[in-house]
Amino acid sequence: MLTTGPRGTKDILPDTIGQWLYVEKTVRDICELYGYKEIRTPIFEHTELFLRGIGETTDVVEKEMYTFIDRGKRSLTLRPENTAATVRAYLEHKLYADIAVNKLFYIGSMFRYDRPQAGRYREFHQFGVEALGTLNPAIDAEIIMLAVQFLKTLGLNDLKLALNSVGCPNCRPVYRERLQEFFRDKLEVLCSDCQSRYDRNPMRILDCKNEHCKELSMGAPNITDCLCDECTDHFEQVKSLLTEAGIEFELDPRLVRGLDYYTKTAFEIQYAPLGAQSAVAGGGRYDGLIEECGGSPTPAIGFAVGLERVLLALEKQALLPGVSQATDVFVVALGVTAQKPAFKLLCDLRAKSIKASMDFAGRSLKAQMKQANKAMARYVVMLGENEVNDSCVILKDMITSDQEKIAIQEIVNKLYAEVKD
RNA sequence: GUGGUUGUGGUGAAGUGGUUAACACGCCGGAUUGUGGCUCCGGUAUUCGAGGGUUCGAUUCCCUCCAGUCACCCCA
Repeated sequence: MLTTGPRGTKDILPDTIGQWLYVEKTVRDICELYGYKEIRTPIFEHTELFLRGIGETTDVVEKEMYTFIDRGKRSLTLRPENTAATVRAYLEHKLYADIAVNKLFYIGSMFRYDRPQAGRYREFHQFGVEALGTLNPAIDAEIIMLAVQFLKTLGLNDLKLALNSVGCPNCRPVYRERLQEFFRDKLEVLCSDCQSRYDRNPMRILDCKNEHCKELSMGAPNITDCLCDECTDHFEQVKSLLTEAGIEFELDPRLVRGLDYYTKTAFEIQYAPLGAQSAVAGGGRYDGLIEECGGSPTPAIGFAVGLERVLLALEKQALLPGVSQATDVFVVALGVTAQKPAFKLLCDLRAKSIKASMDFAGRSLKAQMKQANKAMARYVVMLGENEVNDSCVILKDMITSDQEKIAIQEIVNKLYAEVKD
Protein backbone atom coordinates (compact mmCIF):
# COMPACT_ATOMS: atom_id res chain seq x y z
CA MET A 1 0.00 0.00 0.00
CA LEU A 2 2.60 2.50 1.11
CA THR A 3 4.82 1.38 -1.71
CA THR A 4 2.17 1.43 -4.39
CA GLY A 5 0.84 4.54 -6.05
CA PRO A 6 -2.92 5.03 -6.36
CA ARG A 7 -4.64 3.03 -9.05
CA GLY A 8 -4.44 4.50 -12.52
CA THR A 9 -1.55 6.82 -11.70
CA LYS A 10 1.95 6.59 -13.04
CA ASP A 11 5.29 7.89 -11.91
CA ILE A 12 7.38 9.48 -14.61
CA LEU A 13 10.89 8.36 -13.81
CA PRO A 14 14.19 9.94 -14.82
CA ASP A 15 14.63 7.50 -17.69
CA THR A 16 11.42 8.66 -19.39
CA ILE A 17 11.21 12.30 -18.40
CA GLY A 18 13.08 13.21 -21.56
CA GLN A 19 10.16 12.01 -23.68
CA TRP A 20 7.81 14.30 -21.81
CA LEU A 21 10.08 17.27 -22.09
CA TYR A 22 10.41 16.61 -25.79
CA VAL A 23 6.66 16.48 -26.31
CA GLU A 24 6.08 19.51 -24.13
CA LYS A 25 8.68 21.44 -26.06
CA THR A 26 6.91 20.55 -29.28
CA VAL A 27 3.66 21.79 -27.75
CA ARG A 28 5.14 25.13 -26.78
CA ASP A 29 6.86 25.60 -30.12
CA ILE A 30 3.77 24.99 -32.17
CA CYS A 31 1.59 27.15 -29.94
CA GLU A 32 4.06 29.96 -30.31
CA LEU A 33 4.00 29.46 -34.05
CA TYR A 34 0.21 29.76 -34.11
CA GLY A 35 0.05 32.55 -31.57
CA TYR A 36 -1.54 30.73 -28.67
CA LYS A 37 -0.63 31.80 -25.13
CA GLU A 38 -0.25 29.45 -22.21
CA ILE A 39 -2.73 29.52 -19.36
CA ARG A 40 -2.51 27.55 -16.12
CA THR A 41 -5.64 27.01 -14.14
CA PRO A 42 -6.06 25.23 -10.79
CA ILE A 43 -6.04 21.46 -10.56
CA PHE A 44 -9.41 21.62 -8.81
CA GLU A 45 -12.48 23.77 -9.29
CA HIS A 46 -15.90 24.16 -7.79
CA THR A 47 -17.82 21.01 -8.64
CA GLU A 48 -20.62 23.16 -9.97
CA LEU A 49 -18.44 24.37 -12.82
CA PHE A 50 -18.12 20.90 -14.28
CA LEU A 51 -21.74 19.98 -13.61
CA ARG A 52 -22.90 22.98 -15.59
CA GLY A 53 -20.12 23.05 -18.13
CA ILE A 54 -19.75 19.43 -19.11
CA GLY A 55 -23.36 18.42 -18.56
CA GLU A 56 -24.98 16.63 -15.67
CA THR A 57 -25.91 13.54 -17.60
CA THR A 58 -22.57 12.90 -19.23
CA ASP A 59 -20.51 9.91 -18.13
CA VAL A 60 -17.67 12.16 -17.11
CA VAL A 61 -19.86 13.92 -14.59
CA GLU A 62 -22.03 11.01 -13.55
CA LYS A 63 -19.36 8.50 -12.76
CA GLU A 64 -15.87 9.76 -13.38
CA MET A 65 -15.30 12.80 -11.21
CA TYR A 66 -12.97 13.01 -8.26
CA THR A 67 -15.15 15.09 -6.01
CA PHE A 68 -14.46 15.94 -2.39
CA ILE A 69 -15.66 18.26 0.32
CA ASP A 70 -13.02 20.56 1.73
CA ARG A 71 -12.77 21.78 5.31
CA GLY A 72 -14.92 24.75 4.47
CA LYS A 73 -17.67 22.36 3.33
CA ARG A 74 -17.23 23.35 -0.30
CA SER A 75 -17.66 20.71 -2.96
CA LEU A 76 -14.57 20.68 -5.14
CA THR A 77 -13.58 18.46 -8.04
CA LEU A 78 -10.27 17.54 -9.59
CA ARG A 79 -10.56 18.77 -13.16
CA PRO A 80 -11.61 16.03 -15.58
CA GLU A 81 -10.88 18.31 -18.53
CA ASN A 82 -9.76 21.87 -18.88
CA THR A 83 -12.16 23.66 -21.18
CA ALA A 84 -14.65 24.58 -18.48
CA ALA A 85 -11.88 25.88 -16.25
CA THR A 86 -10.38 27.90 -19.07
CA VAL A 87 -13.74 29.47 -19.74
CA ARG A 88 -14.11 30.21 -16.04
CA ALA A 89 -10.73 31.94 -15.97
CA TYR A 90 -11.60 33.79 -19.17
CA LEU A 91 -14.71 35.18 -17.55
CA GLU A 92 -13.24 35.76 -14.11
CA HIS A 93 -10.36 37.81 -15.47
CA LYS A 94 -12.42 39.38 -18.23
CA LEU A 95 -9.94 38.34 -20.85
CA TYR A 96 -12.50 39.24 -23.49
CA ALA A 97 -11.82 42.88 -22.68
CA ASP A 98 -8.21 42.65 -23.82
CA ILE A 99 -8.68 41.35 -27.30
CA ALA A 100 -11.47 40.17 -29.54
CA VAL A 101 -10.25 36.61 -29.88
CA ASN A 102 -8.38 34.93 -27.05
CA LYS A 103 -6.12 32.12 -28.18
CA LEU A 104 -5.01 30.01 -25.26
CA PHE A 105 -3.33 26.67 -24.62
CA TYR A 106 -2.75 24.58 -21.54
CA ILE A 107 -0.86 21.48 -20.60
CA GLY A 108 -1.35 19.51 -17.42
CA SER A 109 -2.93 16.72 -15.40
CA MET A 110 -6.58 15.78 -15.66
CA PHE A 111 -8.40 13.29 -13.47
CA ARG A 112 -11.10 10.79 -14.31
CA TYR A 113 -12.23 7.91 -12.14
CA ASP A 114 -12.21 5.23 -14.82
CA ARG A 115 -11.04 1.65 -14.92
CA PRO A 116 -7.50 1.94 -16.26
CA GLN A 117 -6.64 0.27 -19.54
CA ALA A 118 -4.31 0.81 -22.46
CA GLY A 119 -4.06 4.55 -23.02
CA ARG A 120 -6.40 5.40 -20.19
CA TYR A 121 -5.38 6.47 -16.72
CA ARG A 122 -7.02 8.11 -13.75
CA GLU A 123 -4.49 10.88 -13.79
CA PHE A 124 -3.52 11.70 -17.33
CA HIS A 125 -2.06 14.64 -19.17
CA GLN A 126 -3.62 16.77 -21.80
CA PHE A 127 -2.40 19.49 -24.03
CA GLY A 128 -5.29 21.61 -25.19
CA VAL A 129 -6.02 24.73 -27.15
CA GLU A 130 -8.98 27.09 -26.94
CA ALA A 131 -9.90 30.02 -29.15
CA LEU A 132 -12.62 32.15 -27.60
CA GLY A 133 -14.54 34.94 -29.22
CA THR A 134 -15.22 34.15 -32.83
CA LEU A 135 -17.49 32.07 -34.99
CA ASN A 136 -15.26 32.52 -38.01
CA PRO A 137 -14.80 29.12 -39.70
CA ALA A 138 -11.18 30.03 -40.26
CA ILE A 139 -10.50 29.59 -36.58
CA ASP A 140 -11.99 26.10 -36.78
CA ALA A 141 -9.58 25.35 -39.58
CA GLU A 142 -6.67 26.88 -37.70
CA ILE A 143 -7.39 24.86 -34.59
CA ILE A 144 -7.66 21.63 -36.52
CA MET A 145 -4.51 22.38 -38.44
CA LEU A 146 -2.67 23.07 -35.22
CA ALA A 147 -3.67 19.67 -33.86
CA VAL A 148 -2.67 17.92 -37.05
CA GLN A 149 0.60 19.75 -37.37
CA PHE A 150 1.47 19.02 -33.76
CA LEU A 151 1.12 15.30 -34.29
CA LYS A 152 2.90 15.39 -37.63
CA THR A 153 5.75 17.42 -36.22
CA LEU A 154 6.32 14.62 -33.77
CA GLY A 155 6.55 12.32 -36.75
CA LEU A 156 3.30 10.40 -36.40
CA ASN A 157 1.91 8.81 -39.54
CA ASP A 158 -1.29 6.97 -40.30
CA LEU A 159 -3.40 9.46 -38.46
CA LYS A 160 -7.04 9.80 -39.33
CA LEU A 161 -8.84 13.07 -38.97
CA ALA A 162 -12.55 12.49 -38.55
CA LEU A 163 -14.77 15.50 -39.04
CA ASN A 164 -18.40 16.17 -38.37
CA SER A 165 -20.82 18.85 -37.37
CA VAL A 166 -23.08 18.18 -34.43
CA GLY A 167 -25.34 21.12 -35.07
CA CYS A 168 -26.56 23.75 -32.70
CA PRO A 169 -29.48 24.16 -30.27
CA ASN A 170 -31.68 24.92 -33.26
CA CYS A 171 -31.04 21.88 -35.39
CA ARG A 172 -29.75 19.21 -33.06
CA PRO A 173 -33.08 18.62 -31.27
CA VAL A 174 -34.68 18.14 -34.67
CA TYR A 175 -32.09 15.54 -35.59
CA ARG A 176 -32.39 13.88 -32.24
CA GLU A 177 -36.10 13.44 -32.76
CA ARG A 178 -35.64 12.07 -36.24
CA LEU A 179 -33.15 9.58 -34.91
CA GLN A 180 -35.43 8.45 -32.13
CA GLU A 181 -38.16 8.13 -34.68
CA PHE A 182 -35.90 5.95 -36.80
CA PHE A 183 -35.04 3.65 -33.92
CA ARG A 184 -38.41 3.62 -32.21
CA ASP A 185 -39.60 0.35 -33.69
CA LYS A 186 -36.15 -1.20 -33.34
CA LEU A 187 -35.74 -0.34 -29.70
CA GLU A 188 -36.58 -3.84 -28.48
CA VAL A 189 -33.84 -5.46 -30.55
CA LEU A 190 -31.06 -3.01 -29.81
CA CYS A 191 -28.42 -3.98 -27.27
CA SER A 192 -29.04 -2.91 -23.70
CA ASP A 193 -26.45 -0.16 -23.94
CA CYS A 194 -28.20 1.29 -26.95
CA GLN A 195 -31.55 1.08 -25.25
CA SER A 196 -30.30 3.42 -22.60
CA ARG A 197 -28.61 5.56 -25.23
CA TYR A 198 -31.95 5.97 -26.94
CA ASP A 199 -33.06 8.49 -24.36
CA ARG A 200 -29.77 9.84 -23.14
CA ASN A 201 -27.90 10.34 -26.36
CA PRO A 202 -29.38 8.61 -29.41
CA MET A 203 -26.45 9.69 -31.57
CA ARG A 204 -24.34 7.23 -29.64
CA ILE A 205 -26.34 4.35 -31.06
CA LEU A 206 -24.72 5.12 -34.41
CA ASP A 207 -21.37 4.56 -32.80
CA CYS A 208 -22.17 1.19 -31.19
CA LYS A 209 -19.66 -1.60 -31.76
CA ASN A 210 -22.28 -4.29 -31.56
CA GLU A 211 -22.66 -5.83 -35.04
CA HIS A 212 -26.39 -6.20 -34.68
CA CYS A 213 -26.81 -2.57 -33.72
CA LYS A 214 -24.60 -1.57 -36.63
CA GLU A 215 -26.92 -3.36 -39.01
CA LEU A 216 -29.96 -1.82 -37.45
CA SER A 217 -28.52 1.64 -37.74
CA MET A 218 -27.93 1.33 -41.47
CA GLY A 219 -30.02 3.89 -43.22
CA ALA A 220 -30.36 6.07 -40.17
CA PRO A 221 -30.57 9.77 -40.95
CA ASN A 222 -27.31 11.70 -40.99
CA ILE A 223 -26.96 14.78 -38.87
CA THR A 224 -25.38 16.63 -41.74
CA ASP A 225 -28.66 16.31 -43.62
CA CYS A 226 -30.55 17.89 -40.75
CA LEU A 227 -28.38 20.89 -40.00
CA CYS A 228 -29.89 24.34 -40.08
CA ASP A 229 -28.72 26.76 -42.76
CA GLU A 230 -26.26 28.49 -40.49
CA CYS A 231 -24.63 25.24 -39.38
CA THR A 232 -24.55 23.88 -42.91
CA ASP A 233 -22.93 27.01 -44.20
CA HIS A 234 -20.40 27.04 -41.39
CA PHE A 235 -19.52 23.40 -41.93
CA GLU A 236 -19.10 23.91 -45.66
CA GLN A 237 -16.68 26.72 -45.06
CA VAL A 238 -14.64 24.74 -42.57
CA LYS A 239 -14.39 21.87 -45.02
CA SER A 240 -13.33 24.06 -47.90
CA LEU A 241 -10.74 25.88 -45.79
CA LEU A 242 -9.25 22.57 -44.72
CA THR A 243 -9.24 21.29 -48.26
CA GLU A 244 -7.52 24.41 -49.49
CA ALA A 245 -4.94 24.04 -46.75
CA GLY A 246 -4.24 20.51 -47.88
CA ILE A 247 -5.50 18.88 -44.71
CA GLU A 248 -6.97 15.47 -45.37
CA PHE A 249 -10.06 14.57 -43.42
CA GLU A 250 -12.78 11.98 -43.44
CA LEU A 251 -16.34 13.02 -42.97
CA ASP A 252 -17.82 10.92 -40.23
CA PRO A 253 -21.49 11.72 -39.69
CA ARG A 254 -21.48 9.32 -36.76
CA LEU A 255 -18.76 11.11 -34.86
CA VAL A 256 -20.19 12.12 -31.52
CA ARG A 257 -18.56 13.94 -28.68
CA GLY A 258 -19.33 12.91 -25.15
CA LEU A 259 -19.47 16.31 -23.59
CA ASP A 260 -22.67 18.31 -23.76
CA TYR A 261 -21.10 21.59 -24.67
CA TYR A 262 -20.09 20.76 -28.21
CA THR A 263 -21.81 22.47 -31.12
CA LYS A 264 -21.19 22.62 -34.86
CA THR A 265 -17.68 21.46 -35.73
CA ALA A 266 -16.59 18.25 -34.01
CA PHE A 267 -13.43 16.37 -34.81
CA GLU A 268 -11.24 13.60 -33.62
CA ILE A 269 -7.80 12.44 -34.60
CA GLN A 270 -7.36 8.71 -34.37
CA TYR A 271 -4.32 6.52 -34.35
CA ALA A 272 -5.62 3.02 -34.91
CA PRO A 273 -2.65 1.01 -33.59
CA LEU A 274 -3.44 2.21 -30.08
CA GLY A 275 -6.30 -0.27 -29.80
CA ALA A 276 -9.51 0.57 -28.04
CA GLN A 277 -8.42 4.03 -26.96
CA SER A 278 -7.39 5.22 -30.38
CA ALA A 279 -8.51 8.83 -30.11
CA VAL A 280 -5.36 10.86 -29.69
CA ALA A 281 -7.05 14.22 -29.97
CA GLY A 282 -10.62 15.40 -29.88
CA GLY A 283 -12.40 18.68 -29.87
CA GLY A 284 -14.85 20.97 -31.43
CA ARG A 285 -16.92 24.09 -31.07
CA TYR A 286 -18.70 25.01 -27.87
CA ASP A 287 -20.63 28.11 -28.75
CA GLY A 288 -23.01 27.83 -25.81
CA LEU A 289 -20.60 27.09 -22.99
CA ILE A 290 -19.50 30.60 -22.14
CA GLU A 291 -23.06 31.77 -21.78
CA GLU A 292 -23.85 28.65 -19.76
CA CYS A 293 -21.04 29.65 -17.41
CA GLY A 294 -22.48 33.09 -16.89
CA GLY A 295 -20.79 35.11 -19.61
CA SER A 296 -22.37 36.86 -22.52
CA PRO A 297 -22.96 34.63 -25.54
CA THR A 298 -19.52 33.98 -27.02
CA PRO A 299 -18.57 31.41 -29.64
CA ALA A 300 -15.47 29.31 -29.03
CA ILE A 301 -13.65 26.22 -30.17
CA GLY A 302 -10.93 24.00 -28.81
CA PHE A 303 -9.45 20.54 -28.61
CA ALA A 304 -7.43 18.38 -26.26
CA VAL A 305 -4.69 15.90 -26.95
CA GLY A 306 -4.04 12.95 -24.65
CA LEU A 307 -0.33 13.07 -24.04
CA GLU A 308 -0.02 9.51 -22.76
CA ARG A 309 -1.66 8.35 -25.98
CA VAL A 310 0.69 10.46 -28.03
CA LEU A 311 3.62 8.92 -26.19
CA LEU A 312 2.24 5.43 -26.77
CA ALA A 313 1.87 6.19 -30.46
CA LEU A 314 5.38 7.59 -30.65
CA GLU A 315 6.65 4.48 -28.94
CA LYS A 316 4.89 2.27 -31.47
CA GLN A 317 6.53 4.15 -34.30
CA ALA A 318 9.87 4.19 -32.48
CA LEU A 319 9.92 7.97 -32.62
CA LEU A 320 10.96 8.67 -29.08
CA PRO A 321 14.26 10.48 -28.89
CA GLY A 322 17.02 8.93 -26.88
CA VAL A 323 18.16 11.47 -24.38
CA SER A 324 21.84 11.73 -23.75
CA GLN A 325 22.54 12.13 -20.09
CA ALA A 326 26.27 12.25 -20.60
CA THR A 327 28.32 14.36 -18.25
CA ASP A 328 31.42 16.28 -19.21
CA VAL A 329 33.66 15.47 -16.30
CA PHE A 330 33.68 12.94 -13.51
CA VAL A 331 35.86 13.80 -10.56
CA VAL A 332 37.44 10.83 -8.84
CA ALA A 333 38.73 11.35 -5.33
CA LEU A 334 40.94 8.88 -3.54
CA GLY A 335 41.19 8.82 0.21
CA VAL A 336 40.11 11.36 2.78
CA THR A 337 42.67 14.06 2.05
CA ALA A 338 41.46 14.37 -1.55
CA GLN A 339 37.81 14.77 -0.66
CA LYS A 340 37.80 18.49 -0.03
CA PRO A 341 39.97 19.52 -2.98
CA ALA A 342 37.91 17.21 -5.22
CA PHE A 343 34.68 18.78 -4.09
CA LYS A 344 36.11 22.23 -4.64
CA LEU A 345 37.15 21.25 -8.12
CA LEU A 346 33.65 19.95 -8.75
CA CYS A 347 32.20 23.29 -7.73
CA ASP A 348 34.70 25.22 -9.84
CA LEU A 349 33.83 23.17 -12.91
CA ARG A 350 30.16 23.80 -12.45
CA ALA A 351 30.80 27.48 -11.94
CA LYS A 352 32.09 27.40 -15.52
CA SER A 353 28.97 25.53 -16.65
CA ILE A 354 30.87 22.33 -17.17
CA LYS A 355 28.69 19.33 -16.38
CA ALA A 356 30.44 17.53 -13.56
CA SER A 357 29.75 14.76 -11.07
CA MET A 358 31.58 12.78 -8.45
CA ASP A 359 31.00 9.83 -6.18
CA PHE A 360 29.52 10.41 -2.78
CA ALA A 361 29.39 6.83 -1.60
CA GLY A 362 33.05 6.53 -0.63
CA ARG A 363 33.75 3.86 -3.20
CA SER A 364 37.02 2.45 -4.46
CA LEU A 365 38.93 3.97 -7.34
CA LYS A 366 37.88 1.15 -9.58
CA ALA A 367 34.25 1.57 -8.62
CA GLN A 368 34.46 5.29 -9.24
CA MET A 369 35.90 4.67 -12.69
CA LYS A 370 33.03 2.35 -13.46
CA GLN A 371 30.64 4.98 -12.30
CA ALA A 372 32.34 7.56 -14.51
CA ASN A 373 31.95 5.21 -17.42
CA LYS A 374 28.27 4.70 -16.67
CA ALA A 375 27.80 8.44 -16.44
CA MET A 376 29.31 8.60 -19.94
CA ALA A 377 31.84 11.11 -18.74
CA ARG A 378 34.03 12.54 -21.49
CA TYR A 379 36.87 13.17 -19.04
CA VAL A 380 37.86 11.94 -15.62
CA VAL A 381 39.89 14.02 -13.23
CA MET A 382 41.60 11.97 -10.55
CA LEU A 383 43.20 13.18 -7.41
CA GLY A 384 44.54 11.29 -4.45
CA GLU A 385 46.99 12.02 -1.69
CA ASN A 386 49.97 12.27 -4.07
CA GLU A 387 48.25 14.73 -6.33
CA VAL A 388 47.10 16.86 -3.45
CA ASN A 389 50.67 17.05 -2.19
CA ASP A 390 51.91 18.04 -5.64
CA SER A 391 49.00 20.45 -6.29
CA CYS A 392 48.12 18.62 -9.44
CA VAL A 393 45.51 16.28 -10.85
CA ILE A 394 45.42 13.50 -13.39
CA LEU A 395 43.26 14.19 -16.41
CA LYS A 396 42.07 11.17 -18.30
CA ASP A 397 40.39 11.18 -21.69
CA MET A 398 37.81 8.43 -21.50
CA ILE A 399 37.71 7.84 -25.23
CA THR A 400 41.41 7.63 -25.99
CA SER A 401 42.38 6.49 -22.49
CA ASP A 402 45.24 9.00 -22.57
CA GLN A 403 46.05 10.65 -19.32
CA GLU A 404 48.29 13.45 -18.18
CA LYS A 405 49.28 15.30 -15.06
CA ILE A 406 48.10 18.87 -14.84
CA ALA A 407 48.55 21.60 -12.26
CA ILE A 408 45.40 21.99 -10.27
CA GLN A 409 45.19 25.72 -11.04
CA GLU A 410 45.06 24.99 -14.74
CA ILE A 411 42.62 22.12 -14.84
CA VAL A 412 39.39 24.12 -14.96
CA ASN A 413 40.54 26.30 -17.83
CA LYS A 414 41.97 23.33 -19.65
CA LEU A 415 38.69 21.42 -19.38
CA TYR A 416 36.73 24.51 -20.30
CA ALA A 417 38.73 24.76 -23.48
CA GLU A 418 38.18 21.08 -24.26
CA VAL A 419 34.48 20.93 -23.47
CA LYS A 420 33.25 24.31 -24.59
CA ASP A 421 34.98 24.63 -27.92
C1' G B 1 -19.37 -0.01 -12.71
C1' U B 2 -19.05 -5.14 -15.77
C1' G B 3 -16.10 -9.18 -17.89
C1' G B 4 -11.38 -11.85 -19.32
C1' U B 5 -6.33 -12.52 -17.83
C1' U B 6 -1.91 -12.19 -14.80
C1' G B 7 0.84 -11.43 -10.01
C1' U B 8 8.00 -15.62 -8.18
C1' G B 9 14.56 -11.13 -6.36
C1' G B 10 16.03 -4.44 -9.27
C1' U B 11 14.38 -6.43 -14.39
C1' G B 12 13.03 -10.58 -17.82
C1' A B 13 11.57 -15.04 -16.49
C1' A B 14 11.93 -21.24 -15.02
C1' G B 15 9.76 -24.27 -11.29
C1' U B 16 7.40 -27.96 -7.58
C1' G B 17 2.04 -30.50 -2.39
C1' G B 18 7.60 -31.81 1.22
C1' U B 19 15.55 -30.98 2.77
C1' U B 20 19.60 -25.34 0.15
C1' A B 21 13.43 -21.56 -5.23
C1' A B 22 16.76 -22.58 -11.87
C1' C B 23 18.78 -19.37 -15.57
C1' A B 24 19.83 -14.51 -17.90
C1' C B 25 20.49 -9.33 -17.33
C1' G B 26 21.30 -5.66 -13.68
C1' C B 27 23.60 -4.31 -9.18
C1' C B 28 27.75 -4.92 -5.51
C1' G B 29 32.71 -6.81 -4.68
C1' G B 30 37.21 -9.04 -6.55
C1' A B 31 41.16 -10.74 -10.55
C1' U B 32 48.85 -8.28 -6.26
C1' U B 33 50.50 -2.05 -4.88
C1' G B 34 45.77 4.06 -7.03
C1' U B 35 42.34 3.45 -13.00
C1' G B 36 36.54 2.43 -16.66
C1' G B 37 34.37 0.07 -21.13
C1' C B 38 35.89 -6.64 -22.82
C1' U B 39 36.76 -11.26 -20.06
C1' C B 40 36.82 -14.28 -15.65
C1' C B 41 35.45 -15.26 -10.35
C1' G B 42 32.28 -14.42 -6.14
C1' G B 43 27.94 -12.16 -3.70
C1' U B 44 23.15 -10.73 -4.39
C1' A B 45 14.64 -13.74 -2.95
C1' U B 46 14.35 -16.33 5.93
C1' U B 47 10.80 -16.14 0.31
C1' C B 48 7.25 -16.75 -4.24
C1' G B 49 1.21 -9.67 -4.34
C1' A B 50 -1.71 -9.43 0.82
C1' G B 51 -4.89 -11.94 4.27
C1' G B 52 -7.51 -16.24 5.44
C1' G B 53 -8.64 -21.62 4.66
C1' U B 54 -7.61 -27.03 3.24
C1' U B 55 -3.32 -30.19 4.61
C1' C B 56 1.18 -33.58 8.83
C1' G B 57 3.22 -29.81 5.34
C1' A B 58 1.88 -24.88 0.42
C1' U B 59 5.12 -20.47 -3.48
C1' U B 60 2.43 -24.52 -5.70
C1' C B 61 -5.06 -26.45 -4.05
C1' C B 62 -9.54 -23.14 -2.46
C1' C B 63 -11.67 -18.23 -0.99
C1' U B 64 -11.39 -12.96 -0.31
C1' C B 65 -8.91 -8.62 -1.13
C1' C B 66 -5.18 -5.63 -3.63
C1' A B 67 -2.49 -4.53 -7.97
C1' G B 68 -1.09 -4.91 -13.20
C1' U B 69 -3.07 -5.87 -18.00
C1' C B 70 -6.86 -6.20 -21.92
C1' A B 71 -11.88 -5.42 -23.41
C1' C B 72 -16.93 -3.26 -22.55
C1' C B 73 -18.96 1.53 -21.01
C1' C B 74 -16.89 6.31 -21.98
C1' C B 75 -13.19 9.36 -23.39
C1' A B 76 -7.77 12.37 -24.58
